[in-house]
Amino acid sequence: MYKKNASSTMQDVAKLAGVSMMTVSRVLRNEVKVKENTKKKVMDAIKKLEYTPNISARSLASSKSHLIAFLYENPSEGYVGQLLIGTMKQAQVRGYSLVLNNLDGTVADVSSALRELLEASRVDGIILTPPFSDSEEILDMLKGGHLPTVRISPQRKDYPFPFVCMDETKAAFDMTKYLIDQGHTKIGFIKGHPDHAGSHLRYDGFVAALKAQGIELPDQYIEQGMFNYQSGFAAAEKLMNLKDRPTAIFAANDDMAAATLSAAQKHHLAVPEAISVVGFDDAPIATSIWPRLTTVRQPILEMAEMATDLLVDELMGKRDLDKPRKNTMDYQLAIRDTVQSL
Amino acid sequence: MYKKNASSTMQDVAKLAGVSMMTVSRVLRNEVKVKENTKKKVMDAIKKLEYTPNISARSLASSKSHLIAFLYENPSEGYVGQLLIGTMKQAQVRGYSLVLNNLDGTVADVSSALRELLEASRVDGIILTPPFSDSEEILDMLKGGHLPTVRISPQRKDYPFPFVCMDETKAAFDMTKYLIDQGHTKIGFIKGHPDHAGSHLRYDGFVAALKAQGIELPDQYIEQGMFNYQSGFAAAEKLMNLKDRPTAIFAANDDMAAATLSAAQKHHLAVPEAISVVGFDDAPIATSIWPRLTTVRQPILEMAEMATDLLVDELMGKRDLDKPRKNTMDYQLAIRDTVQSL
DNA sequence: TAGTAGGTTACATACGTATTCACTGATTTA
DNA sequence: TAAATCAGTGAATACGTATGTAACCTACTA
Repeated sequence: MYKKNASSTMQDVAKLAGVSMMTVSRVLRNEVKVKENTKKKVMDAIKKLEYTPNISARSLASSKSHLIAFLYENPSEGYVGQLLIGTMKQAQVRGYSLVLNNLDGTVADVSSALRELLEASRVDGIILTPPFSDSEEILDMLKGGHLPTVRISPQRKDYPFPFVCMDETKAAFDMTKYLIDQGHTKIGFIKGHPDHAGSHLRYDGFVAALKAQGIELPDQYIEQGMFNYQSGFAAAEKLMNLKDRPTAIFAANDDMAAATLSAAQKHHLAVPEAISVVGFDDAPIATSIWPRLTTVRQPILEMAEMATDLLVDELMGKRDLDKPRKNTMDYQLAIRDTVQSL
Repeated sequence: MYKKNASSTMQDVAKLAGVSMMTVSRVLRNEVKVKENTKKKVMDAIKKLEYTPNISARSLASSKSHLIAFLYENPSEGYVGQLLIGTMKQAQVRGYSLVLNNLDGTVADVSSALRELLEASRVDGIILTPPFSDSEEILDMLKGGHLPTVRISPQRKDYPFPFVCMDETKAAFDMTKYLIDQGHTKIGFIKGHPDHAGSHLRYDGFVAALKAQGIELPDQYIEQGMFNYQSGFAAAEKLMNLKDRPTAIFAANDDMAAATLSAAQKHHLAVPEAISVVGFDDAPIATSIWPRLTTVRQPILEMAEMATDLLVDELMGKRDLDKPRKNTMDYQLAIRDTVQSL
């Protein structure tokens, strides 16, 4: 049976240990030197009293909330979900909590909505996920302030905020090259949400790879998607209804690739025998579906972790000069079961 | 450009409005009567100073954190995701924030892990989701304490905590009856995770419906799943490999039903022509896949909302006697495209 | 006119921690 | 040997809000 302890305070610990509150405080954050002997006495007292620091008091005194705002748009996307998991975990490790801010389409005025959220929750820092990583509206608003911010997968690198990203164009190039190497020349592409920088980067890589091999790309092989299942399904159907149907489809993310698999089923097209499909992200769905999706593995969890570290370092004034403030992570191709050699 | 205001305090507001802090405080929480005129002066001062209350100070003074712990096990499940969205939204409306606690399999000792979490974050109340809604370990621990708790979809109703649930047995009964009415008599069932009360309730409803119609249920028509995609896929394959294959499969949740669709595809079984499939929950995936899944619609968002309201009411001492502390919500069958009449 | 009840406001203190400043004794430096 | 540095510690105060207690005012009653 659990009883919220009649909360002993730092005062009590100090008294029991026979030292001052100052010393207790120092032991807790072990920043400055404290004699081993004293330290032990304090630790014992803490254990005996089951003392746990009062977060509110700590926040008030230090004027730090130990809260990080996590801005995202669409929680149902596998990508954002993974990002969230990684960030949450690392934030906890570093002693911070997350405030989740969903700024989706229902919000008319993004910047004023953000302003309200920030004022209400008094966060110490912000993590921006796509598409907000590149939202001029938000970036400009944040630029003049003194609220530490880090961005995940931004395209524009002319803002002063540190970031973590991946060479998405090169990854898309490599994946396209892989399809070509397997003998595909008729390759359809389902673009991502136009607000997301990644959509354009991935498309650019795709186009570049085709051009490098001298392969032509008919307009009707390009369909617009929105990064979600529904739009991917619709786009895939259009490609499949083409008279000169592509032999492979490159969807700009895994959710749309999964939808493409469903569409193939509806059209009685076996994957990969009748049509090959590849995605991007290596979100959980990639290995949940059948057949398992060939895709670009983004180290999403690691990116989230690093972004969190970057931010917390900045918050703690440990702007380590060894750690670059702009990081580009490695990717790899996850070759699985949805591509057929021709 | 956003600048964190050099934070004006209640003191400043009081001075500008020519009243005492006490009055400002009262205006803010408008519990007690304040003269209209005075109120207006205060509001004007607040607006002019862009005053926002300091949460830390408020928490410290009132010894309330305005935090609710949301305990869950598997965030990837569509069901929990929806629950989270609903809870988060309503918590925000009521002026509370959520602390997300994932107590998954990686934690050896659930109750001590919970104890630590509670001590560390000092939450005001707890929301329990399945399977924790029925965890004796957790319930017993909480029972003796004075930490308000509400449960979502519990089975055991002999604990003193208010809850929100649905008649899952009856819903499963109805869905099974529907399949029978469509002419199915050979119906396979994929059970859910045994730790979740819902698994058993749903199974019971299924069995009861068959028995009511005098339909026999061979042992090999029952497969154990774990509520996730992978387990659902494996279970579905076993059913499909049966010599006397069922004509319909009832999966205990939508994730497993979606997996069943994939498995059907792998086995070249058209849905619903060759085999019918139904799920339970009406999670987002139900309408994301093709064909759209026939399933039991649980009002997940509403349940989350109500649970949050129940908890907050208790926290604010508004234990409204009109509002029952035990709520059973309505469900309905979402008849879509995965069932064929025989 | 005095008394009274009820509505409205002011003062002062508590909440638990972080932190500035000052102090001691010990060790090193010139 | 005197001065300077330094590790280790303590006392006191600030942080911004909530709230108990007491005082105040208004209007109404007797």
